Amino acid sequence: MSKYETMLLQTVDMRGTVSVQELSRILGVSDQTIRRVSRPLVDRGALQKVHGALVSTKSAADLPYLARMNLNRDAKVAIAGEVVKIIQDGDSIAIDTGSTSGFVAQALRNRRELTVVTNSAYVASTLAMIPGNNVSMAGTQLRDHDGASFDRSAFDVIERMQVDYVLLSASLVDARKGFLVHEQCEVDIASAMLANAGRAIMAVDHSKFEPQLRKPALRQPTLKPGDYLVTDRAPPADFTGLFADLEIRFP
Amino acid sequence: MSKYETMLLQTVDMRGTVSVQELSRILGVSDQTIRRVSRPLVDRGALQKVHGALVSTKSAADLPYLARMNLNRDAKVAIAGEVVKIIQDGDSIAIDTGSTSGFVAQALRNRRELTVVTNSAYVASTLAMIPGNNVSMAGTQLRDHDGASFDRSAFDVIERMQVDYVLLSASLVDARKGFLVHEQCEVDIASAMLANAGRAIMAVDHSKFEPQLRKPALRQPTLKPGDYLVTDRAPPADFTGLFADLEIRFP
DNA sequence: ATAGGAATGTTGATTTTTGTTGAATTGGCA
DNA sequence: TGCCAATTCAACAAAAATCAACATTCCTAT
Repeated sequence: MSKYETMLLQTVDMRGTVSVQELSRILGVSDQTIRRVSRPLVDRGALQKVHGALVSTKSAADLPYLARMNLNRDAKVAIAGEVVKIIQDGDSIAIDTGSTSGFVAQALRNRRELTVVTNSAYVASTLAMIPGNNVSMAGTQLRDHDGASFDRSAFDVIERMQVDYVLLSASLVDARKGFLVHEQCEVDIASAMLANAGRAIMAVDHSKFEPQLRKPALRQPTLKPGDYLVTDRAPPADFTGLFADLEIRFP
Repeated sequence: MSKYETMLLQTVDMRGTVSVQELSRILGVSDQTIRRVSRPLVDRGALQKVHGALVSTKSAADLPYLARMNLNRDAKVAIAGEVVKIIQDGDSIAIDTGSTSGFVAQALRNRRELTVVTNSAYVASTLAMIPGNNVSMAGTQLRDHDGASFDRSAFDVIERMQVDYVLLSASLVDARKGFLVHEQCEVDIASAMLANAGRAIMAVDHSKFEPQLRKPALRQPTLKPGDYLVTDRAPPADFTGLFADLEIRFP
């Protein structure tokens, strides 16, 4: 019936809500066509319609975890787009927890035959339902605010897998101390993933370069030369020393 | 018959969707030929056709699980509403995989302090992010079409937990044979959950009472007297014998 | 070499999709 | 409330894609 369906759904699910106007620009068709294409989708419940815009039914908006996902949404969408350029069909990747990782998982639904290991239930369920993917959930008991696991079995699973890439994130980037997070368990998981991966991809949006109220104090494991740093705009000048060995990517 | 078939399939699967025009340029034949070659492929389901283009059936576009969630949506929402009336804040519950379970998980986000064990990554991630819940994901390797796990560690986790309720589902209800599903592993998980739970809640929408194209053959474990049967409308008369010992709930 | 059959290209009629226009509806605001 | 701007809808025209029929080419067995 329509070839724009997939792209439309994808865009709306990714961004949560997007106006008809914007959609018509993105897909390069008239607004009337957007309405025509979206009507059957709305009828069968795949989308919701409000005056002037379409909103996703996939609860992207109302998951508490995704409250944070609405923070700096555009930046994270941009980062996800860059990360997807690095990952190819058939690659294997370990993904840590975090809101940026959630977006990357969404974007990775365009890739096929991925092998994924993650300790985030959200990332796992997002990618597990793509036909052809092979997804392993690391861990059993899930932390309540973000649905991630850090128990013993999580490490067992991660240490069994050998992957091409590992996607890591951080809560703050300090020009001297490097990539920082709040909890030791997050560092431990990152270390375990890093030990069993080829190249690392550190994904941080520009807000992580600025000072924050609640200061994280724990240092992520240091990256190897040649690892990626993906962000949404050029990092401030005083960080160039820290990133000397890294391959920096931004739109 | 088909010297282009493999090349055509390969191209389409690789790119997800490609127009007839482009295909004819790539293979160096006329657009008419593309249509002729692709028709048998479409007929036997190796490809999908939309106006102007061919799309891969392996496409990330149609998520089988989420697609099923839009089937009989109203019935499943109604059932979820009934199930939520049974479960109280603070209860513990085991939840199996299946589209109805997905809706129940959505509805259970209104309850607090739940203890949940499930082998479905979707259910786990839905409920894990509610503050105060305690969610355990049973299993590691996730089945690709619905993100559920049936491996050894899934049973280990389920057998460790003692819960008040277990939510089960079925693919078909037969007046003589009872509740049927397609796969043995689903029966095994249901049995394990049932063995460690107080009361069972069997959730099936009315469409499961009607004959189906693809007939499941495996019998779910028999329920105990006093277990719940939740559905969206009164079941047909010839099932009353089967449900004699059960407490039946519908809106 | 050549006739027969299968595969491919070409043409024109038909169908589907898309863009545009103008009227009707909706939402927000004074 | 009544007005304005934005959005939606219906109808038509234009463009693109599809189909069926026929012409052409390619291959192979005789």
